[in-house]
Amino acid sequence: MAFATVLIDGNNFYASCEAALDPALIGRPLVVLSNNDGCIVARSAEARALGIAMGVPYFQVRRQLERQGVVVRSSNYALYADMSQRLMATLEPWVEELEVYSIDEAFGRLHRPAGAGPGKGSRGGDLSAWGLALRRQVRRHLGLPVAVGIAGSKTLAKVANRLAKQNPIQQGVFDLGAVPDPDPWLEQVPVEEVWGIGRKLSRWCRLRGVATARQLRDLPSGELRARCGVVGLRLQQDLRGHSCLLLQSVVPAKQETCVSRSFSEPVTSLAALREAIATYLSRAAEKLRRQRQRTGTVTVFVRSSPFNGTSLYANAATTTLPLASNDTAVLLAAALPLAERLFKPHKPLQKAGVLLQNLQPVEQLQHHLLVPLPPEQQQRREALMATIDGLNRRYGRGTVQWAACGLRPAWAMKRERLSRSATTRPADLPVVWAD
DNA sequence: TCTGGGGTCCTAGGACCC
DNA sequence: TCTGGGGTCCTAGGACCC
Repeated sequence: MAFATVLIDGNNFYASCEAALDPALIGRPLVVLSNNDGCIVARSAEARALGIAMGVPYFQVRRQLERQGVVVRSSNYALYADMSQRLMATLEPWVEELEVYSIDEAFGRLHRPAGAGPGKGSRGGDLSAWGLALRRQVRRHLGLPVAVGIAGSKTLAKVANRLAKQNPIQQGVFDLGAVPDPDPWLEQVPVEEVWGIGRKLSRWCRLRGVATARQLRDLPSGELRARCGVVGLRLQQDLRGHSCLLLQSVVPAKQETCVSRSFSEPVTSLAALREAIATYLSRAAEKLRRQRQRTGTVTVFVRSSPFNGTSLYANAATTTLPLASNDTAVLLAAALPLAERLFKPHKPLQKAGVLLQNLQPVEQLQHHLLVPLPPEQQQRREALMATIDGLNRRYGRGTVQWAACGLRPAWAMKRERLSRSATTRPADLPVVWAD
């Protein structure tokens, strides 16, 4: 029984989400910025055609974008996360198993029908028509363009997805498992675009004379093993069509949870740093409770700007809790002294964060000598947290918050070009018609 | 003036144990 | 002068992903 692996992802996802909720943007050059309106993290096809690069700092190209009439948006994660959920729900019935891999992409597994016949034709039934139908449905339901790559393994499905986007003739769908000979296609894919080959490894590949996905596939395994260990071997096997990276349709429990942000302006006082850490920590604790986990250690880290020429100050401090917890008050009591330890009066900070590690499921019994709270009180604490989370979910983040987080702090994230939360806030619902 | 955030996995090396 | 071998656990750091 033959299976195919498919990779479906949103084209220019953030930019496409913006356009889906604001049709006036369709066909216009559009870019989306990272937090604090820092860098360009998504571009519409039209913006890409203007030669606007990915990842450039906004302030460097701002004038140019104005001249070119490019629409600029701050990231609206509430919108993208909601559109992502709708996308995944739409994909679900189309495959036998679905792995949600990131906010804008998912792997799927499905049956590959038998090929048209024996002989040197295709190696299996062509799934392109299936891909085109899926693509139409997503477009109709969500107004989002997606690309569909189909092959015999995850790494090859990634390659196929690239080829689908790269060659307009494919109309956004490519089945690498149905072509008579994949080699000329793999030859088209530069080695740095192979999934798992990053900056360091692609430099090594190039020096070795390996320039394409096909050459990487055919490199002697021993060499790859020596340079990249088992990770490289698995990647190569996958590229050869021997599926090594399995589909993970069950979401594994998180091993760590982190909340960190750059400040909109340098933080130079301990009071401001404490507010920031309290804010990040209460978000992290909220995540923990949603994941039904507790944390065993709390780490706070800070860093000055790496860009202003002065020497970098970067530091971190960690506390191990006597008893794992997800109670914001308990975690605040652990984290705030760490912030104090890290603060240096003459080191303006550009970024800080909270990292929670040694996570355990709340169901897990805790073996401990110290019982900090009687069970009855413990239950009241848990009920309090659940109430706070419920209020913030229902009425919006920050409806109820700890005083330690501060009110309208100066360091808070800058998002000057935010679109409406058109799918998650009643007040922001788009109006389709009006009298 | 202005430069993102949140993860995972693997490996090497040190501490420690018998 | 000369000082084993094998195992586990933990951590830091590097590489990658979107």
